[in-house]
Amino acid sequence: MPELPEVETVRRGIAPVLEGRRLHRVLQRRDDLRIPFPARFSARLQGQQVTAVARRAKYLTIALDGGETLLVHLGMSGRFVIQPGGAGGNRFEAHDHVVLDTDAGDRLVFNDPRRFGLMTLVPTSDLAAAPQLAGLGPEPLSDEFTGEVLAAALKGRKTTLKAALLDQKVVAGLGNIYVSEALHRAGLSPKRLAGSVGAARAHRLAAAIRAVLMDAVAAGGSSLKDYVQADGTLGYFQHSFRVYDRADHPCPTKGCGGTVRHMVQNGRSTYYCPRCQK
DNA sequence: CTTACGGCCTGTACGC
DNA sequence: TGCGTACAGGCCGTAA
Repeated sequence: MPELPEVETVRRGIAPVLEGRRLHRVLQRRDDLRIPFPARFSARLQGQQVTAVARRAKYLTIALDGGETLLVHLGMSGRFVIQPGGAGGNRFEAHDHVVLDTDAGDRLVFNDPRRFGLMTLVPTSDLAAAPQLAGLGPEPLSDEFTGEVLAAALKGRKTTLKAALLDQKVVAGLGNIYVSEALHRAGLSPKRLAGSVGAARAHRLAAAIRAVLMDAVAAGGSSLKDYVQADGTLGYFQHSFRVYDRADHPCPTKGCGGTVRHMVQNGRSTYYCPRCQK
């Protein structure tokens, strides 16, 4: 599920359950996800009060009053399920890996079949220096992300524009879906050399990235197979895809008349309109 | 430094 | 029905 809009949607869903609450009991049901859990993981969480639930790129950052921050990545298939009042008892589903019970009696279950996600603990004082966060590019919905900044990040790059936008050092939070969507909105070809994007195109592209992410966040993200929101409701941005997973459909650009095509770049699907994306 | 690729995992959809 | 294959929203280590 998770690109920036889906992670932001998860953040908004779990924040009311966690913020200000104390973690009354923490259950860790296996030794690792993509990486091992840190030493004494559940003990370090237990008894801590959650001071803030924030997001950086596709990471959730759950700050605790003892000075550590729980860093969570959802990988490809990670999700949080809220069980109000601890509904569920001692019964768990397959791939329920971590269980957080709050002092309000609510339960948050982290479930991740593919285990590409991760959970670790980092010092809150050096959060930005955490290895997972240190190299990330600008937040696309922040004021720091401008056409000038994007142009500078793309300058001199020899790879395709599609591959460059998937690089989290260029801009943080885009994934395979929203890169295709943003490039279509900007009228730029995914095959274009990243370094060929100058000031004017970078300005257009930055605006398109912001717009598609804001629209998707407003829709609660995209739900393909899984549901995204922790309360089980569905995001609906998938109904607004202009090109992603829409091969052979008419291009939605007004007056274009082209047809959406599928291709594979660096082993990943790209969808685009050869007619209006140059 | 940059870039491309394989691997990590499980679930699902599809063709035979 | 069963079985094999390909593919899926991400990221990292390695090699060139």
